[in-house]
Parts: sequence; structure tokens; C-alpha cells
Amino acid sequence: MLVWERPEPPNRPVPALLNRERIVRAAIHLADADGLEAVSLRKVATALGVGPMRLYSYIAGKEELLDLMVDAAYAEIRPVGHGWREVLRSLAETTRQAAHEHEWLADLLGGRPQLGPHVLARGEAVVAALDGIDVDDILPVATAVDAYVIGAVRREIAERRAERATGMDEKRWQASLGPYLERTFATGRFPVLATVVRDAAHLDADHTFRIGLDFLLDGIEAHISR
Amino acid sequence: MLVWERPEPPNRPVPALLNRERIVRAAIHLADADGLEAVSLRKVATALGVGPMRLYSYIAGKEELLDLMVDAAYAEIRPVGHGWREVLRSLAETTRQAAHEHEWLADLLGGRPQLGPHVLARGEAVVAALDGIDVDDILPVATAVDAYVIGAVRREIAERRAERATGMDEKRWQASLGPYLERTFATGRFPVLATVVRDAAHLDADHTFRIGLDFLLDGIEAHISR
DNA sequence: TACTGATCGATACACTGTATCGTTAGCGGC
DNA sequence: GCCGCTAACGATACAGTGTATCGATCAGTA
Repeated sequence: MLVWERPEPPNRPVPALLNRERIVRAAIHLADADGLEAVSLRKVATALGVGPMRLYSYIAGKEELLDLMVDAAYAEIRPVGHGWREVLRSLAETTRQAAHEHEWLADLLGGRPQLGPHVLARGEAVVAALDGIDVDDILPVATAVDAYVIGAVRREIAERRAERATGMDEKRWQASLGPYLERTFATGRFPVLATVVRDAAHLDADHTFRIGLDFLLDGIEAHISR
Repeated sequence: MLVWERPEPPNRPVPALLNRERIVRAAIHLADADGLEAVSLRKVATALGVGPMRLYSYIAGKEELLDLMVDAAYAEIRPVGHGWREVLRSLAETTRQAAHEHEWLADLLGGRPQLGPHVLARGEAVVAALDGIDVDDILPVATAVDAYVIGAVRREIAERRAERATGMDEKRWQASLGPYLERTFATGRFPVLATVVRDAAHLDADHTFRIGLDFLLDGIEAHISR
């Protein structure tokens, strides 16, 4: 039986100090502060003042804890707006924003099927807002937008971490594309790529995300208005 | 200094039994067989008949080994075709295919910036094939396609694993969307989503991937031919 | 009050990535 | 031909992981 429908254990006679929400909050707190690899059952349990094995009454293992974390993060995501395009754009932007506030989310996105209540509620909201569209188009369209967002956000966060690791700010990093790329391009092994990277205008992360999203939405528009 | 440009240690007088290629091949072999979590430095070293610490002469840590694995997988990816659209489609399809042959690749895609020689060579091939396009459009376009592929492939592999875990075949899984979803929809909490999922035609994975990719390519076409 | 069954958490196990450091082996200079 | 040096090697160790096990503990019932 999956976490989502398995009830929490009944309250102990003494009002329980522990529940899933508290556990997930503690885990998210750790992940927000020090990244996903800082989340261990021991650290979560310690933060709650209990032994590690206590957690196994509430979750079946670490994977389920991560699933619960993702679902909790999705609780903040609710697309708004009027018309399918505004809603899909809002879906993408709010998801991206959640990943910016919780970078660990990027590590988890797309890693396992998400079937938690908040994810489903988000799905419900999206589908409801897309009611003008042919029923057979709704899932492919929403799936495509989600796929783009997952990939784009992961790349973005990965790049941001790499920048942070070098200690360079975004400007200097983008301008030189990192000393390594400079040296590599100097070898002449990637001539076309080198000129494009050097000559083309460089967009910031926001812009890059939006331009790709616009490509996708334009393609969707052409399809559904046909 | 990054792996990509740091030379391997000089050959020992006795012809070295070990080199990065052999290490990476062993790691990929393990990952292909039993998934990414089966890749540990100890297991890789054991497979090569050496102690774990030997590997540290060739790589700085596990993360670098994973980077090398990804780069090796990208060596198989080379888009073909004539015209930007055929090339971008081929880029997407071959990347997807690589992830189907090496499911662990889906776990790694988008996780860290990939700057290895084979990844760059793939980039070079793509950019070279896109030479009709405005230089300022090339990177956004290629980036958008990559983002879509990463997200779509991750979702796809995640779903496939979930199916495998339940022991259901794809047909039965899709038809019922899993007993859990059936029960959840029966609660009436997600009425619109439930009807869409139940009533809409269900596409297989290939179809779903292609339809989203077509949305994106159509949007790109509208942009660059403007 | 005595018993039973659920709940708890300490301990233990197998495993991880990697730092340390004494040992070893090959080579250049005498 | 031999010595001394240096670089490579790998055994050991450490801190940490997820989780199985199982004796101790406690509440509610007879």
C-alpha cells in the first residue's frame, strides 16, 4: 500500500509528539539549509529529539520521506490566470519558483512518479483550467509542459551550483563560460561551438527559461487552435 | 582542475592494468545490470581486481566517476539528418534511446553541467547542423530541446520503473492507472482529473514523447521562420 | 492485580565514500 | 653494481548511511 492512502498510526494516548507533517517539515528544513545529501533519517530524527527507528512508524523508508517532501513542496504550486496559455505559463513559472526556493526539489523532479495529494490537486487545478481544450489533448499538453519545466529547472539549478562552486558570479561565469571552456575552445576541437558560444548574445536564466517555454506554448497553440 | 583536461597519471613502467576507460566501463557495466545505486567505488574496484583506493589516482571522487559515465554514454549520441528540424528531432530521439539503453542515465541527466569531450562534440555536431539559423537563436533552441528531452525521459523512466515494481505490464498499468489511482479517484476529490484520465485516449510512451517534441519543434519553426 | 499486546528505541549489521600513512617498487646518480 | 630518493600503492580506519532485530516498556483489559 502506498504512503498516500496508508493512514498514520493511531494517536498514542499521550498526545503524539510526532507525525508525518512534523517529520517532513524537519527534513525540508535540513534540505533547504544544506542540500538533499544533508537529509538522513538520523539527522531528521535527531532534529525531532527521537531515535532514528521512530520514523519507521510513519514512513516505510527514506524514499517515502523524499516523496512526502516533494508532495509538500507541490502544495505551494497552484497555477493561476485565465485561459489555457496563462494557466500553463503560471504552472511552469510557479513550479520553477518552488525549485528556486527549494533547490533540492530539482534533484527529485522527475525521479519518481508523483502521486501525492498535493501533486494530484495541482493536476486537478490545471486540468480544470484547460476545459476549453479537446479532452484528448489535455494530458499530452500538460505532460509536455511538465517535461520541459523539469529539464529546464534541473539544468538551471545544476549550473547555478557549479557557478557557486567556482565562486564566480553569474556575469563573470557566463562571460568566460568558465576558464575550462576557454581553454578547451582554445584547442580548436570545437570550432563551430566555440564561435557560437563566444559570439552569440547570452541570455540570463529567466530569459532562457521563458524563451523555451514560449516555443512550447506557441507549438501547443498552433495545435489546439487547428 | 576538471577531469576533462587533467591528464591521466603517466603510464607505470609495467603496462598499467588500469585506466579511466576501464574504470568507467566497469562502472557502466554495474549500472546497466543493477542500476546506479549498485555503483560503488568498492564494487567497481573489486570488478577490476584492485583495492578501492587505486581508483583515486584516476578520479577525484565518485562524482567524477559519474560525470565520466555520462560523458561515455553521450559518445553514442550523434544527431543525423538534413535540416534543422530533422537534426533536432534526431538529437532528441538518440538521447532518449541512450537513456533507454542505460536507464541510470536518466538519474544523472541534468544533475550536473556536462562539459565532457563527448558532450561538447555532440554540441558541436548540433550547432554545425543548425548553421542556417540566426546565431542568437541557436543556443536557446538547442537548450530548449535538451530541457524537454531531459524532463520527458526522466518521467518516462520513472514511470517504467514504477510499472516494473508493480509487476504489471504497460497495458494493464495504463488501463487502470494503478489500483491506487482508481481508489483515489473513487473518493471524488479530483473529479475533473479523474474524468480526463478515465475518458481521454491514452498514448504510449513513444507517442507521448513525440507529440510533446512536435509541439516544441513547431514553436521553434514559427520563431525562426519569422 | 495480573496479563497481553502494541509500541518503543538501543544495538547491530552491512555498506558507503574517502583520509591517512606505512610499505613497496622502480629509477637516476654515484 | 649499489644506494637513496620519490612516487605509487593499498591496508586500515573513520565517520556516516539505511534499516533489521529484539528485548524492554507501557497502556488497556479481564
